[in-house]
Amino acid sequence: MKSEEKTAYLALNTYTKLMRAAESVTNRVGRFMSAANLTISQFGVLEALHHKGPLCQRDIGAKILKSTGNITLVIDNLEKHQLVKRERNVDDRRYFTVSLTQSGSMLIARVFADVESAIVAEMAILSETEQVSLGSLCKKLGITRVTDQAKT
Amino acid sequence: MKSEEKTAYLALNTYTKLMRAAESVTNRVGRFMSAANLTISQFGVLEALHHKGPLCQRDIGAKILKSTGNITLVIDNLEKHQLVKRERNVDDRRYFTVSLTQSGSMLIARVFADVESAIVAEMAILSETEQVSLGSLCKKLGITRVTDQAKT
DNA sequence: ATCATACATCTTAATATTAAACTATATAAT
DNA sequence: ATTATATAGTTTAATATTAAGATGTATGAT
Repeated sequence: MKSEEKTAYLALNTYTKLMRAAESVTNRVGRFMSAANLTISQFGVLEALHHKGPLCQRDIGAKILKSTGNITLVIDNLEKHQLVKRERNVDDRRYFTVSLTQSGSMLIARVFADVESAIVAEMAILSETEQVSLGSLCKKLGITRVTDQAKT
Repeated sequence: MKSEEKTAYLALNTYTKLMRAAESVTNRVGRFMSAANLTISQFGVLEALHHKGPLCQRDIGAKILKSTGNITLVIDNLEKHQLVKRERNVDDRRYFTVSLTQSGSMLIARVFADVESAIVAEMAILSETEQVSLGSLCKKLGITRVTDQAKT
């Protein structure tokens, strides 16, 4: 095998394993969200509000890396289930301030705890040293590259 | 900080980096699919047919880890664009054999080459040793666990 | 004050995704 | 042969996702 072929083979192989790991872990952790009838995005929104307090939709979108159109819909659905509420900002009427309702707050506290233990359980397959090593390798791949589209 | 807290902190941190790396790489590589007007799933189907030859829908679903209902739709859309064709199996009429059309075949050959170089470019951020290390750590997380649902 | 520009959100159209129910076909047990 | 069961694929309903365009609001330049 030529040297470029070996390079390509290793790269594809590593890529596949990375994707499978992410997918696999997401699936297992995601069950605790499904069990509470939450989608991953809904969980993401609730978790952002849980940890940062009330936010406008744009900030929520920036946090969970989704488009504003999508956030509108996800918040619509959370609002239907009375887990969050929208309040028009008085100073700047373009904004909505989105915040957790009491039942939303109680739900995310419980589900977040479950998800957190699921993540800890997943990672327990790796030693501390291995986790640190995985984290630093992933960090190199995760950084924003020149080729990335500008995010406002 | 107590020991369990440190464990949880490390686990959550590693999890986040893993997810961001996967998402980040997927986004950048995915641009070459978008450029050819293919979604990730459509690319997955075409790639499976490209490398394995004609397959029935169930096997395609197993390969790209999607539900049969989803495959029906993705193949519908690929068929509309005349990139694949369905043929009812004569021996067992429950099956369709899905295969690439000539234009589908030409398209996937070109796009796969682009995607492959994009992946190689992504991974070039890591040394060979680092890629091997990342691969083996990811492999541990990617394996099917007892908690996984049975996949027929 | 008026106008241009920027910004937050919403809407629409197209595609994806799953779960669950359903149809058609095949096979195994009796 | 009849019946039960398994399997491949489709359909439906609900949610997600983006891109692109529309609406309403704010702000800076003149």
